[in-house]
Amino acid sequence: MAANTRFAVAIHAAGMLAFADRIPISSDNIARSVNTNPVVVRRILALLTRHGLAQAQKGQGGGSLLTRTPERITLYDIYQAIEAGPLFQVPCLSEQHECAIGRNVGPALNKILTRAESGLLEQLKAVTLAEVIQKVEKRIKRECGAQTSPARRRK
Amino acid sequence: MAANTRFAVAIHAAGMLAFADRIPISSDNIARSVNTNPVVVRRILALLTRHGLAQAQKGQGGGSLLTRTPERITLYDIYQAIEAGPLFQVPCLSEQHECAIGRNVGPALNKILTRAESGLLEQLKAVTLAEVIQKVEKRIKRECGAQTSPARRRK
DNA sequence: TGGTTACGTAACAACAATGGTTACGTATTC
DNA sequence: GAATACGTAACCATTGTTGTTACGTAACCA
Repeated sequence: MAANTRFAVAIHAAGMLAFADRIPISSDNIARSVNTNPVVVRRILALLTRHGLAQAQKGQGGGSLLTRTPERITLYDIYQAIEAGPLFQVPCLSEQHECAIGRNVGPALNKILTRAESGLLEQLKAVTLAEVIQKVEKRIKRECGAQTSPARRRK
Repeated sequence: MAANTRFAVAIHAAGMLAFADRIPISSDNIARSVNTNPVVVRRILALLTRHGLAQAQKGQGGGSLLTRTPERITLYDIYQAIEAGPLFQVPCLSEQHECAIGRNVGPALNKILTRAESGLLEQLKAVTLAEVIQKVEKRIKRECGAQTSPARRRK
């Protein structure tokens, strides 16, 4: 692993919580599923908790729960909890910059890039956690089918 | 400066080339406008050149030119030239992973995240470089007006 | 021809973000 | 009281970005 996997891990974790449906899942459990370290998962779950998407219980049988039904959580909610700043940043120039273009590109670009980013956010708002786990469930069913019945596609 | 400013710098640079309209602009010139180092600009211009958006001329009076009119260059073209991989990455799990969810979340998420990213790309495709410099030009004109006439808004 | 300009890159330092790991205090359950 | 699990801090390794210096090469000009 190396890159921007935090968002994917967060969705994965939230998905598992949704799957479990009200029984707490430990960070250890999730970490094994994502194939990473429990602390990495806890760091991400802590963000979800801080943003009111999840809550944690300590002690034996403890773990994390979602605070809402997966139908009422969108990928946008998770994204906001995980990612801090704007996607793109405009280099900051003083307003007394000598170059007229340099002075004025910044604000104009900011507007444009913000709009572009909102294109992403709209897509994220359109997908609920419930839809994500539905897709995963379908995949699991297909996987089981593939094991018992003769392969249909793919070679 | 610190973060993801490469895309903004690339748009800024391409915008200046578009402004100049067929007369070459040096990396030094652009660097002064963006308030950064010429090498940083050359690195980014080299990417634009490699992707066929710009071309460079050495020697005195040299610099970079756009290869197309700004009406035929979108922010998507620039984005593709600058940013390499996908925005989000899904942690790679083996297909023999013990957890059924772990095995199947990856592919499902990949699809979903790719679609989300395409929301961003669509927005970028919708904006041409010509539109960007139009906005900047408007700002410059407004700036001049603000200097000569009494301030209207803002305090 | 020689000097100047400007690109294209390599090399290196500084810095931030991410991921992996160990460790520890605290709360909860049995 | 022992075991479990969270929430964090601390540290290291890795990676990506920015800023710089430096150097080879190409083009232009006098």
